[in-house]
Parts: sequence; C-alpha cells; structure tokens
Amino acid sequence: MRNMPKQFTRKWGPSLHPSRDEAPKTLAGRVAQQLRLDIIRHHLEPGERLQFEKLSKRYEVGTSPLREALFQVAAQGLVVAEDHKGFVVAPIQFDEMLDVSNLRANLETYAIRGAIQEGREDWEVDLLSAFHRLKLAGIAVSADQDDEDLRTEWEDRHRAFHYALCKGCGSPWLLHFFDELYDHMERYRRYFWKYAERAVAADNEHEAIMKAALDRDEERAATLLQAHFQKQARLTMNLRKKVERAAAAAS
Amino acid sequence: MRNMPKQFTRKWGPSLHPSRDEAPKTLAGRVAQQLRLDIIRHHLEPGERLQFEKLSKRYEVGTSPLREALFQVAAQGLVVAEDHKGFVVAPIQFDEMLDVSNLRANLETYAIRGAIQEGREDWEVDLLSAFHRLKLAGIAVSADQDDEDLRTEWEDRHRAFHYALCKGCGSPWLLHFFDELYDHMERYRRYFWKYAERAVAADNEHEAIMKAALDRDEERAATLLQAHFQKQARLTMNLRKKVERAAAAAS
DNA sequence: CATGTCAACATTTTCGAAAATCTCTTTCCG
DNA sequence: CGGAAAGAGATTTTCGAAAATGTTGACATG
Repeated sequence: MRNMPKQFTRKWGPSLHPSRDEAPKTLAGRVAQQLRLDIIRHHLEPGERLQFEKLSKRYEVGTSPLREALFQVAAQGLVVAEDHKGFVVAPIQFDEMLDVSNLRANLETYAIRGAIQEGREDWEVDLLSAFHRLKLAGIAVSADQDDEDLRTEWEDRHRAFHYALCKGCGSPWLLHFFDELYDHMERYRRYFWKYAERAVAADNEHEAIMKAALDRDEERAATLLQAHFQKQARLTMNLRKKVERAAAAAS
Repeated sequence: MRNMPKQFTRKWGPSLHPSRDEAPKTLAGRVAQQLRLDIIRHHLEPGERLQFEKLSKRYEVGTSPLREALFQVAAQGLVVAEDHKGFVVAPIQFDEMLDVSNLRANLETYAIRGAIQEGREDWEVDLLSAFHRLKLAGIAVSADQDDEDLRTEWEDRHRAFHYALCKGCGSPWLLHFFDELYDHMERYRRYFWKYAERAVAADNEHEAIMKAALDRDEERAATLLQAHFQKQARLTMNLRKKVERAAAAAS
C-alpha cells in the first residue's frame, strides 16, 4: 500500500476555481480576484480596453503578475484576449445572458436532483441557514432599494443560497461550472441596476424550492427551480427591450 | 444606430476555449496547446511536477510565456497550481472521471435536445459526415489495435462526432464546457490504453444516436445517449478495478 | 530519541528593459 | 480621388536577472 504511486493517494477534487474566501498568496492571484470583482461590479466598463500601463498603476503591480491575472480571468470569459492586441472587458451580450441563464437552469436542476438523492445532514443545515441569511438581506434591501452595499450583500447571499442548493450533489465539476456561470449572471444582473428597479424579490420562490429540497421531493424541486429560472429570464428579457430602446434613443 | 456603444454591436460568443484548429500567434498560446496535448496524451505523467527549468528547455521558451501557458491550462484543470510551490500535472482520480462522465451525459443530452429542436441543415450534414469519418477510423483501428496514430485519429474523430451532435444547439457556453470536459475524458480513456484492450467499439450505438437525431426524435436520441454514457461508465469502472488491483499488486 | 531552530540551497515569483507586433498617419503613385 | 506602401508611435510580448518564498538537512536542545 505504502508504495502506491502518488496519483492514487491524493485526495480528489479538481481544485479549479480558487475558493472565494481564501486569499491567494501570489500577486497574480490577488490581482485576478480584484479584476473579477471590478468587472462583475462594473467598476470596469464592458468593452473597455485593459491596457497594461493603466492597470499597472491601478493595482500597483508589474506586467508579469498582471498578465497572469488577465489570463486567469480570460479563461473564465470575463475578459477576452486577442493575440498581440491585448485584453478587453467582455462585452455585454444579451444573447449570451440568455445562454448562461438556460445553462444554469439545466445544471442546477441536475445538481438539485443529485443533492436530494445524496445530500447529507450538513447539506440540509447549510441550505436552511443560507436561505435565512438571504431572506434577511432581502428585507434589508426592500427597505432601502438604492443602497449599494445592501444590494451587494444580497447578491452574495443569493449566490450562497443557490450554491448551497447545489452543494449536496457532490460533483466538484458541476460546482466549478456553477461558479463560472454565476459570475457572469451576477454581472448581467448588476448591469440592470442602472436601468430598472430591482427585479421582484423572489424569496417566496426560494423558500418553496428549499422546502421541496428538504422534503426530498425531487420532481417538485426540479419543477419549481425551472419555473424560477424561466420567470427570471422573462423579467430580464423585458428589461433587455427597455435597455435597447434606451440605447437606440440615445443615438 | 451608428453611435451605439460598442458592447451592443459586437457579434456575440464567449470566445473562450481557443478553437482547436487555429494556431495562436503568441508563444504562450502555442505552449499552452502543446502542454494540453502532452498531458492528454500522457507524454507528461499524472502527478508530475512541472518545473520551469525543464519545461523551458522542452518547449524552448522563457519563463514568462511558460508561466502564462501554465495558468491557461491550470484554468482548465489539466494542471493544478499551488502558490509558491509551482505546478503539477493533474493526478488521475477515478472519482473525478466518473464525475466528468456523468456531467457530460447531462450536458450532451441537454445539447442534443436543443439541437434537435433548433439544428439547421448544415448541422445535419456535419453530423452525417462526422459519423462517417468516425466509422472509417473505427474500422482502421480494429484492423491494427496497437497503432498509436490510428487510435489518436480515432480519438479526434470521436470527439468531432460528439461535438457535431451538440453543435446544433447553438449554445456557445455549452460547447465551451464540452471542450473542457472532453479533454479530461480523453485523458482518462487514453490512460486505460496501457492497462486494457480498447473498449468495445460502440459505433453501432453512435449510428443509432445519429439516426434518432436526424429523425428529430428527441426522446429516442436522449435515451440512447444516456444509455451510451452509462455503458461506457460501466466499462471504465470495471477497468478501474483492474487497474487498482494491478497497482496494489505492484506495491 | 524526538523536537525545534537556523542556515544554505533550490524553486518560484516579480521586476524592468529589450524585442516583436500592431495601428495610425502620411506619402506616393495610378 | 482612391488605394497601396512606408514609417513613426503606441502597445503587447518576451527575455534575463533580482527578489521572495519554500525546502532540506545539520545541529543544538529538552
């Protein structure tokens, strides 16, 4: 046993997406995380060119770590790299948003089915507390719709809730894709903050989904989740028209 | 119209995974592709440390492009990066293989449904020719099971066939995930070449799936595809036991 | 004998400058 | 006037060396 090659003894998990909480020890990693946040939160505009000189000043690093950070974020699609032409913040593309939303619907449905079949006790506990935290943040936001920090807190907890739903499925690859897709979705949702009041709080839907999951009712949970995504997609498609009209009028 | 901000006018698509055919113009990109192939084809061993000095000689590049290449491949999970400790070829983990396989089954089923609903004429044509090419390669391989090049050709066409199945769905994100997952799957499949005769050629299954797709019979296609994956999973799980017994005996 | 500390070494990470590539303007010719 | 060619300028990409970090083994200590 003791002489088995090390590829068999390593504990498994893709260890891809760096966990949101743990800070990387290298400059490149830190810059990558800052970049991600700056893009998701629209501190960097969609379509904006990312020049090394400017970013070097902004993040106070040399070209090497900056370059590595850009590649990390580019692999995720939040920036696009063109050979010898540099990097650009990924543009806003409503068709892509729909694609992301549909794929999320599929993946999370798959995940919740797995979680309901295999999820253990701590999955239930985490899910329950994630929902509670989301609910409280929802109440806070509806009290003051314009507070950036409250909305950001809500976003974080919303992500945590959906993540908690999926977590029980025990598929690291799925959770990795979840993270990548959710980053994009959050960016799109934040994009609409500028153009419209917050989409109707869907916490009752979240609660229904959670209850179905805790009841281990696979079909009900799947149906509710699909409906949840479809409703969100409808709402954002309406906003899309609004935004495009506004953009057309401005020209 | 002409003054619309550029994020609306860009044509859409995530443009993530660099297309397999088009060669990157930067050193880093080229090295990344070579690295991918070397890992998938086991020219670099699972678990092997990737030291800059050695890789610098191997690929004849400096540290900067090498580092960028490693990050690109690390984002895909074929190598894992540890801060200040360097890079390692992703280990072989059978649990992960099962995860990848299950996720592929789900994603490709989702894709084939979309393709059957929305796929256009050229999708059908591409699918048909991809199958034909796969079939021919299968015949060639069964004639000489030990020819590396023939098997590699078969692998390429097998990927192309599954890709052609999914392509009609028109979801760039799904196709991106497909590429990432398939790279891992191919690596695992090649891993078994060393330990076992090739898994039974499943070209009759491929043909049945293709026909169902061309008949636009969504349910039949989905069922056949699921069965296809389940059968492959069973086969590889058997091989897994064999490999693990061999590894245990060797120690 | 086990445990902790320190120094020397190996390796990764970062920096700053040189080389390569692209872009934009100007110029020249049909 | 239109379009190709050329050159200046801006930007990205690459290299090689310096700085930072992790690792190993010897030595001292409980």
